[in-house]
Amino acid sequence: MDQVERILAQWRAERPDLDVAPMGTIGRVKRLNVHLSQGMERVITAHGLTAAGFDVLATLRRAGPPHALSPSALIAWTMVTSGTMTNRIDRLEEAGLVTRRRDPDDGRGSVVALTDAGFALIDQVVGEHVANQHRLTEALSDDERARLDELLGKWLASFED
Amino acid sequence: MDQVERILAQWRAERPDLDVAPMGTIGRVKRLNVHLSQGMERVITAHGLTAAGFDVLATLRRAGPPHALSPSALIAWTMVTSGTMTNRIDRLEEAGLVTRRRDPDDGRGSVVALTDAGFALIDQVVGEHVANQHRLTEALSDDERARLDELLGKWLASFED
DNA sequence: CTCCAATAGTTTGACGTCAAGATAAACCAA
DNA sequence: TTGGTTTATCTTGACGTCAAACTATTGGAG
Repeated sequence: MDQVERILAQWRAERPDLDVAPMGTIGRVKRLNVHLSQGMERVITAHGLTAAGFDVLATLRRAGPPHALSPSALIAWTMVTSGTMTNRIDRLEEAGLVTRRRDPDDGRGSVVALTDAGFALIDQVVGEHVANQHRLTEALSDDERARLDELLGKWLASFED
Repeated sequence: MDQVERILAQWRAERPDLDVAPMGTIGRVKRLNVHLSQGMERVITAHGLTAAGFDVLATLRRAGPPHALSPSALIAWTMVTSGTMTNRIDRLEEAGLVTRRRDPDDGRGSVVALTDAGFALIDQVVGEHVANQHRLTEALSDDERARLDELLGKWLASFED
C-alpha cells in the first residue's frame, strides 16, 4: 500500500460523493516524479551540473552533429518557457559548456552549440545517468516496464498531439 | 508516437551503446507530470489559490475534523522541506485560510488548522478539481487506468517503504 | 514598396523551492 | 538533577521557473 492509497482512503471517508480514482493515478505520477527527480539529481550534481543544465546539454548531444540547436528548438524539446531557456543558456555559456552565435540565416534567431568541454562532459555524465535510471526502475520487471510504457505512452499522446 | 519515442530514437542513433528503455519510462512520467500540473493549475488559480496552497488546504481537509495538523505531518504528506512548508503556511495564514497556534502539549510544535473560510474554499475547489482530473484522464479507459494504477503503485512502493 | 502582424529571444519582477544553519523545547542516560 | 542529543520549526540566501512586457527582425498583404 503506497502513500497515495492512504490519501484516497481519507478522501473517501471525508467526501464519499467524489470519485477519486483519477486522483489516485495522477497522484502516483506526481509522487513518482518527485522520487525519480531526486534520485537522478544526485548523479547530475555530482558532476557540477544542475538538472536544468543537464537537460539542455543532453538535448544538444542527442541531436547529433553538429550538436547545435536554436533556443526555439531547445524550448520545444524541454517544455520550458523562453525566459527559462535564456537563463539556462546564459549559465551554460558562462560555464563554457555551450556557445551562442547569431543565426546567419535569420537575424532574429541564434544557434546554441556544445563546446568540446560540453560534449565531453555530457557524454560522460549520460552514461552514469542511464545506469542510474536502470537502478531507479529496478522494482519493475522488463515486462512490467513495457506494459507501463504502453499505458503511459497512450496517455501522454493525448496531450502531445 | 509521443515525443519521448522521438527522444529515444535520437539516443539510439547517437549512443547505441546505451540501453535507454528506462529513460523512456522515466521521461514519460516526467512529461506527463508537466502536462497534468499545467492542466490542474488552471482550475486552482481560477479560485485565487496556488497549487502549493491548494496542496496544504486539501491535506487539512481530507484529514477530517478538526481539520488541523502539525507542520511535520503536513511535510510528511506533501513531500516538501520544512522551509517550504513554513512559507506555505505563512501565505495561507496571511490569506486567512488557516490559523497557526502553538501545540499545547509540545512547546516545539504547532498546529495548523483550516479557518471557516479555508474550509469553505477548499471544499468547493476540490469538487471542481476532481472533475478536472476526470477530464485529464479521459484518454484512458477505466480498465486501462486500473492497470496503470497497479504498475505505478508497485513502482511507487519501492520508494515509499 | 510599405506597413504591420507574426516570430525569435531577452528582460524584468515575483514566487516557490531547497539546503544549510539557527533556535527552542523535549527527551534521556548518568 | 544535569548535560548532551534529538526533534520541531523557522530563517536565510541562492536558484530555477514563469508570465508579461519589450526589442529586433522577418515576411506577407495590399
